Amino acid sequence: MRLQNVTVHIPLGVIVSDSLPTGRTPSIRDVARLAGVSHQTVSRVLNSHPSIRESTRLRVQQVIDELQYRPSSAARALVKGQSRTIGVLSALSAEYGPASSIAAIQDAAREAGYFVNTANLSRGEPSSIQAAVDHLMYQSVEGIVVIAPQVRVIEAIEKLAIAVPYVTLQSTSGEGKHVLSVDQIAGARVATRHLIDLGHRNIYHLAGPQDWIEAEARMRGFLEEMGANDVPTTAPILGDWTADFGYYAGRELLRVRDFTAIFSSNDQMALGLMHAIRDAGLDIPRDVSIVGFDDIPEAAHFWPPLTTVRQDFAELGRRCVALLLANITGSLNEASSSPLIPELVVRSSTAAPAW
Amino acid sequence: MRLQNVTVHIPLGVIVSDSLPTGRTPSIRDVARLAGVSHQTVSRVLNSHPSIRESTRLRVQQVIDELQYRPSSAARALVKGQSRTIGVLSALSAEYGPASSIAAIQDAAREAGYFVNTANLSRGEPSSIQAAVDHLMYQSVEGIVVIAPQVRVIEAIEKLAIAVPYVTLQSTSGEGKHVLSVDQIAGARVATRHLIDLGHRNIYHLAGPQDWIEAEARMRGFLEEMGANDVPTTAPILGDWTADFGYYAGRELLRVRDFTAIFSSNDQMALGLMHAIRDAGLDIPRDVSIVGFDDIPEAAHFWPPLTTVRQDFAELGRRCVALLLANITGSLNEASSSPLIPELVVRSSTAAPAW
DNA sequence: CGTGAAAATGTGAACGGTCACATTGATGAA
DNA sequence: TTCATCAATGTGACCGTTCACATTTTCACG
Repeated sequence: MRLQNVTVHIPLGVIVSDSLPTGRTPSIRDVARLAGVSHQTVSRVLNSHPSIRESTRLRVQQVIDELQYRPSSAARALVKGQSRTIGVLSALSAEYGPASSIAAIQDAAREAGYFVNTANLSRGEPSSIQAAVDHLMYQSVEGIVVIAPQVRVIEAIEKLAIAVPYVTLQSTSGEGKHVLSVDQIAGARVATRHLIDLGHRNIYHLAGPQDWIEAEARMRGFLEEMGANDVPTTAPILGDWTADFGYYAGRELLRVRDFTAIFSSNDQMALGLMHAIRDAGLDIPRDVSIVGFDDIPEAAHFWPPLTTVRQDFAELGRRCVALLLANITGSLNEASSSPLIPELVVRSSTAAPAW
Repeated sequence: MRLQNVTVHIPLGVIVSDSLPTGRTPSIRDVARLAGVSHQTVSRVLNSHPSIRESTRLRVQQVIDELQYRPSSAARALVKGQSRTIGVLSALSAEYGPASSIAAIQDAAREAGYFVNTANLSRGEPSSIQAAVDHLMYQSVEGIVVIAPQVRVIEAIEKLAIAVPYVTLQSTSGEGKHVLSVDQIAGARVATRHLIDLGHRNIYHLAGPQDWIEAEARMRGFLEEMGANDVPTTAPILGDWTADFGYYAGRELLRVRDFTAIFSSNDQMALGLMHAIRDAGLDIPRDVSIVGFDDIPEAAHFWPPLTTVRQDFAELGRRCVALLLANITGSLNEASSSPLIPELVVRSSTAAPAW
């Protein structure tokens, strides 16, 4: 017994000094040699297999620490045939909403032991969608979160018949497999109803880009609520989500000035609107009431503080990951499919019309 | 010749029908068999090796398209010993500045054929830095961009003696290897100088969190410029970048009211500040002038439109990638090391003091 | 028409993990 | 005592690429 230990030990000494050529990162076999076990035992330690003697685990772990050994995720991915990576396809990723969701997605994914790879959809070129998806597929992601819910993108994705599960945002509560819903329609209806309740009858809607699903849903919610209350309305104006556009739209709108309230499809455009309205010498909310959508952190400090509809982007991101992972592992539980309901936050940009 | 073709063709037919068990994704050898070449030839086609006959390339490419074959990045990473992935370590990733930079980083990385993996630093717990770095290292990233330039984070990173190159942001133009500079000091000085030139002598500074390198640099720029013009000043207030804090700080500040101008370390806090000032019945810029920093897209539509210092976040992101890749490949050219100079954008939130 | 260099292609062994399947030694029931 | 069982560990193959090196084909030139 003792003799055996000695014979084992001497080769070990030799191995220590020359088994690790400088520069090469240690592999599982290097660890095995130094710990005097087989590579499989090391693998078992790494994966916390139950049948490992505590003393063995300790010895192996010590060598791992000494060598600063890290298992190669490439090798692991290769043999397991899975990358433990999910992809995020996003547009407008500098905006508060998407950015918050992406951050939450990353946190949730990391917690579940997944990596996140992101591809941006730069300036909706038609080929860019294909390129972005290719980029993600090339990394062999196991699933994709589409955070750029434009009709065009969704269609392209469906057409591509991607080999992996994906999750996207939708207004209506769809089939529930690919679709994560925030009830944008309900949010828009609450906002619109708020204006109607205050007594407004001439209400405009500044919508988002036509092919954004969220924009379309909010527009629909607006029209539905107006219809339900028998309030006539004009065609919504189609914007591009930016404050700049809101300002521009506001200036155009003010040339007619037959309205007492505007419901903007997001907070940034609402900000631009308010800018234009003030520029025209009008007062908010006395002359015009404004409602936004999203409740970005700055909205409470706009002038006046903006009445808006709050969305829980972080929760959305978390749910995206939950739903996607359920899709990936095949364990699709229904719990996560209840749509998120946005909530109206009343501040000072809305009031009863003065006339 | 003809005979040979026939004998080759028949096995091919057989192979087609049963060589691809349903469900398994095709490998390079599947492609090779179907194209009647060796796997190495397919590899050469994939890597556009020069010594490939055009007819061969075409044949192989056709099979690739038919099979929708995609090379496994895991296998490639394994054999090449590199992942073609860079990591991004970020805090506050929902903010406009970081988010824009991250988006630019992703675009630039993708263009260079790299993947991007992001890890968020949630709520500066001490262990969270280690965890985030571990997460990235586990994916064997080839380099890291640190977009959360807090002293604490940088120190932790340096202490970890990470095995890969990393790039971070710094105020001063440092050694140039790890460091990418935006001349925050110059930006802050320009902003401060603007206020001094207008005639202000009682200027406060609302700074960012103490351990943020950018916050410290802007504070330094402020103090330097004040000193250079012999304007006495009080200690800056330390904020947390949010509009909420700006509002809070504004209310506190107004209890003394011995100032005519405030330089805020970012636009969000400036927004909160303006909110508080207006709440107190004061006018901007008549009673108080405000300067921000960053020039977020909304700043032009604040009330009043905010005078601020513009940073080119996208360019910053691109440079991050360029510098990091130079570090990775070892081809460190000096071209990219010239610091970015932020630019003052004068709008309506600043004017000469009324008294 | 032979020759040799260059172009085009093929062969087998890595890379670093995990998997399926041994093998060993200890324990307890028959 | 003996054998089945189980815990603990070892062995060799394999995942899908690329690399180094070998081999074949092509083609210009003497």
